[in-house]
Amino acid sequence: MPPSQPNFSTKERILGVAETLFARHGFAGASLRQVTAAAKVNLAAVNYHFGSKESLIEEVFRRRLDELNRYRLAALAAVNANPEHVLEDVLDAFVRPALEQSMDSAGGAAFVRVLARAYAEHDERLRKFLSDNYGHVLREFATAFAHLLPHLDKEELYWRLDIVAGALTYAMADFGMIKRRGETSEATHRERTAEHLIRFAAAGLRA
Amino acid sequence: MPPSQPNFSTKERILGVAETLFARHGFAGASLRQVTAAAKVNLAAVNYHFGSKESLIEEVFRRRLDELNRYRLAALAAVNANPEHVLEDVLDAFVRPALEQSMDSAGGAAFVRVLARAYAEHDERLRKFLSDNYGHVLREFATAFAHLLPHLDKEELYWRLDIVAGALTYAMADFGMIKRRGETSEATHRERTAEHLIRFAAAGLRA
DNA sequence: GTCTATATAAGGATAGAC
DNA sequence: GTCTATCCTTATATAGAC
Repeated sequence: MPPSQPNFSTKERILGVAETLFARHGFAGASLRQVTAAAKVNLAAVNYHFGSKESLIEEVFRRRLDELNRYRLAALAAVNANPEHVLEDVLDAFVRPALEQSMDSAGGAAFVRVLARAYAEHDERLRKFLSDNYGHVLREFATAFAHLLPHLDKEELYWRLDIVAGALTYAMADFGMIKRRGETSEATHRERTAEHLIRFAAAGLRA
Repeated sequence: MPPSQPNFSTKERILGVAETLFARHGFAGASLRQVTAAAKVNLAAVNYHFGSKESLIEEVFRRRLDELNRYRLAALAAVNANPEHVLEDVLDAFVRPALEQSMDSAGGAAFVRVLARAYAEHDERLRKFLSDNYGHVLREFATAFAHLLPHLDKEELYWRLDIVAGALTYAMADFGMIKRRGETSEATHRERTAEHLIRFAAAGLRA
């Protein structure tokens, strides 16, 4: 731990700034020069610590997704343990961890927008990286949804889940940029948002 | 017209190729060199015909959005003329023209993906361009939705519409890349897709 | 309108001193 | 680990011949 509070390690500062700039300008749109300038580190630091821009991007994802998916899987396990769980519970296990992360830290809000970009960009390498490292999470959720929506055939289910995941991610990303009213606390606000999104998604899946 | 385009003007070829590459790699990710190489025209042609990359991007939007929004407004006017219209009718006026355009031409499918990128990218200049030129269309739709959803206050309504528009655009973009089953005709396929999306969105809006 | 050639800037990445 | 300096590539844009 550094002696004075604001002094994060160079590596951490780069990751934080990269997250913000990738959210704002995209992966191709944000340059390493912008990143290092904003992080107040030397240009060469990125290559020293990460090797390449590509690896830096992956590290930005890894830093948050490891934690996010751990929470998501834990929440899903808890839901599955309850034999009377319903669709809304599974959606809750998907949405709530993301909302919590996005509101707990300043960077969390930026990261959800980065995640939304990853959905929109159909970049091959990025999708492969995410699928290789975190595909099992989505598959576990898909299984849970399949049990609750037996009237949908496999193709239809996957198509809808893709839309729902995209819509939820888009919504959460957009949401992070909306200022809440002063009177409601963050926790209350998050609660109401989660409810809205879950009802919205459940209605779409059941339709 | 067959897919081979022997005698398209240079300008048209650039627009078509740019649309495809912007869909695939994003606005920052696709370079003018890639565009001109794929269009088999000289690098200088872009600046001659469009002046700058920025203007080329705007032209890519203009070429399709003028037509798309004309159809959307016409469809909405027809819906409004029917005093017994329901939520699904308004959604239909929004979704169907986009689906038709995306299936009528090869470029149309790419354009819907370009549109989805514009939603995901929160680029200031691009949003301003779209808002300045096509904002009135979304406002007319918002008015129509407001009449049908009187239980939602203004803030809540706008938030939901934003999500719905984003989700629908994302879905249509993704959808253009899914191969349909051989046995169903394009028209049938489009019909079923429109129904799904509309029910999905209506359920989310009413929830 | 289309070409070649080039100006000028910005990009990612590395070498080597400290 | 961090710096300066630099290489090499790619980028957008323009000038001027044809």
